[in-house]
Amino acid sequence: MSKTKKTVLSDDHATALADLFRLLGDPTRLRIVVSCLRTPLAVSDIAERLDLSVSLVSHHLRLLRGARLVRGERQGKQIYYEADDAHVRRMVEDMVTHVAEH
Amino acid sequence: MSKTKKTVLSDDHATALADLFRLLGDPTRLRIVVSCLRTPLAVSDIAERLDLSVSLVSHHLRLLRGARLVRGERQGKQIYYEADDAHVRRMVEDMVTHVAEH
DNA sequence: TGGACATTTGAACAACTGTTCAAGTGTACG
DNA sequence: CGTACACTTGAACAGTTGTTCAAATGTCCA
Repeated sequence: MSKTKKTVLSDDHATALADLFRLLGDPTRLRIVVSCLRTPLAVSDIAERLDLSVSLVSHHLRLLRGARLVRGERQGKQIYYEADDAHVRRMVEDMVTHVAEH
Repeated sequence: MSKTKKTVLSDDHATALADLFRLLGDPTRLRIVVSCLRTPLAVSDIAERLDLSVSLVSHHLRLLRGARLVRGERQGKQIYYEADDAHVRRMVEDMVTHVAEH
């Protein structure tokens, strides 16, 4: 443990963190994440809610899945997506409410 | 106040928030922000610390300034940059430590 | 099986972004 | 003044990214 919090980023951590930020840095993708933050939602539901093509939503979900920001679970014909863990959920919610307050 | 926290993003808020995320979504830019998170740093100092050209750092700082993520103050020939407010500082620090713990 | 529904995938395209290099401002000091 | 230092700016380029469309995969049920 260092006595002074240095907040220095290793290159690896910098790129890892930047990857996260970049994924949330697209309005469409961000809205997709937020839309399934509290309740699991099927792909077509997300598409309808946000007025996007199913294909586009799926493309974005693949990226979000790759970064473990969301997780999908098949239920019959549909696949329900939700924020991957409590941490992601809180992290995004914090940022959202922060901007909302501003 | 709504009884149930809906966490629904208006389009405006979505784009505003996404803009923030996107700016932090580049490794170089993220390292620049982090480097002047606690202590004001001159452009050339940042460049040297991170092994980047002064020009590149300046370009990134312009974007960060535009989003009020950092603020610069002239002191003689040099301009010292630092995170714009306590909120930005805490927000970025939270994310950094979060990824560091993972 | 066959057809309807839900989602994924790949190719293709325009639009955007990070970086470099050279030239431009601004400030201090002899 | 003129030179040196600190920073900014603009043009240009390669590489990346979001979106669309059409075709493919997967799942259920009559």
